[in-house]
Amino acid sequence: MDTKIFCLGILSFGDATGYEIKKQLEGPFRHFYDASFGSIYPALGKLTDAALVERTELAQDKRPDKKVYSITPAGKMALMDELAKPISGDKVKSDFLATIVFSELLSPAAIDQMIADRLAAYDSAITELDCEQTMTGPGAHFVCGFGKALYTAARDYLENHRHEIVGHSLLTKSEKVL
Amino acid sequence: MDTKIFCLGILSFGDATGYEIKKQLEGPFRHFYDASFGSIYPALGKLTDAALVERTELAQDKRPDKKVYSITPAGKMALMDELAKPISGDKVKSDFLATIVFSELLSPAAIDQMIADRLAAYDSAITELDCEQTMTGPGAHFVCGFGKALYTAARDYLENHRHEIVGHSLLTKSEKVL
DNA sequence: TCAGTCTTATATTGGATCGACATATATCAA
DNA sequence: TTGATATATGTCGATCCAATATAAGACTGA
Repeated sequence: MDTKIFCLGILSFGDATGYEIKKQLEGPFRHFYDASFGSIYPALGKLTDAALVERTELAQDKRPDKKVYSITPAGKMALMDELAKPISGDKVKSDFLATIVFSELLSPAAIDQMIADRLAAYDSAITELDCEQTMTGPGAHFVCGFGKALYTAARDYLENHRHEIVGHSLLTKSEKVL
Repeated sequence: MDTKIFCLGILSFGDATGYEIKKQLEGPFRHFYDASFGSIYPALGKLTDAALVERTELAQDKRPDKKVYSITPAGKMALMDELAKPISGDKVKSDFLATIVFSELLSPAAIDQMIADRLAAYDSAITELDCEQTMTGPGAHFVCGFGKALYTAARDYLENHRHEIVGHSLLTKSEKVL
């Protein structure tokens, strides 16, 4: 799903500006989807060119002008077509797990710090995703619970298996590796 | 962690060609990290220019020529410096969860199919990650177990909460939404 | 009060990256 | 014999991220 389709999806819930679409992605959703201004604004431009959304310029008092986008009937059809297609697998890029694979090159203290940081990050993510009540729509509700379950499982696994990655540092065995 | 650092990490385990680095990313690791030829080959070129790796051309019988890369002492230092830096959070892009958020626009049959596909994908991922024995190094061992725990939690949550997302289709309430 | 930061809002740019394709040869199966 | 798979390197267009630019009001603490 590229940024164009994602924007169409957000606009299917109601009109929004590019800025507001980006705001949505700073809440709990950012844990499973993200997009930057550098992809949102061009996407909205292309959608407008293709008549899948309509742009209404709105001059505001004491605020920069807004450009409010609304989905068109053609846009809703394009969105539904796209959603019905087979879904590609999740794309994950975890610097944490990659670092663990290479963790023999880290000092035991650095590994401990990394694990502590990660456990704290899981805790704050779990807290942030504890938001099923405030989310609008059954889909968003499900997604928050799903995220919470995953982060909880990750937290538990890391706590119970952290001993497997400490104590293997090559740096403890010889001071110089080079 | 960009592709250059990732390649340095793989090369810290031993010499490899670009093709072999890519091969590593088609096994269990692809679930948490990926890179294409379009980023691996340019990365190896830049690493060579920076003298962080060395290239040895190897003519082969009945096979295309190989370019075997080895990490240099400077490369190992650069890798260790990079690994010691604070780790950025995982980047996840889940078309599945995004589609669930927009699932009111899908037919109940399409939602059921999507869930069935996803459960099957989790099962095959869990099977593929059941490889702690064959993996070299404690880091890789940990990562496989971690992945298995996460996919198992995802599978369980989806099975136990799938009812929350079916039965909310707007298409069942009125045949035409447009 | 006044500098500094935050928020709203749009947009661009450079570099990184993906996915698809191109090229070449060899093997193996239908 | 036709097509698929494997080895091996590489390029190209489109996309995308992170950072930066611009601009103006609101808040905040010294």
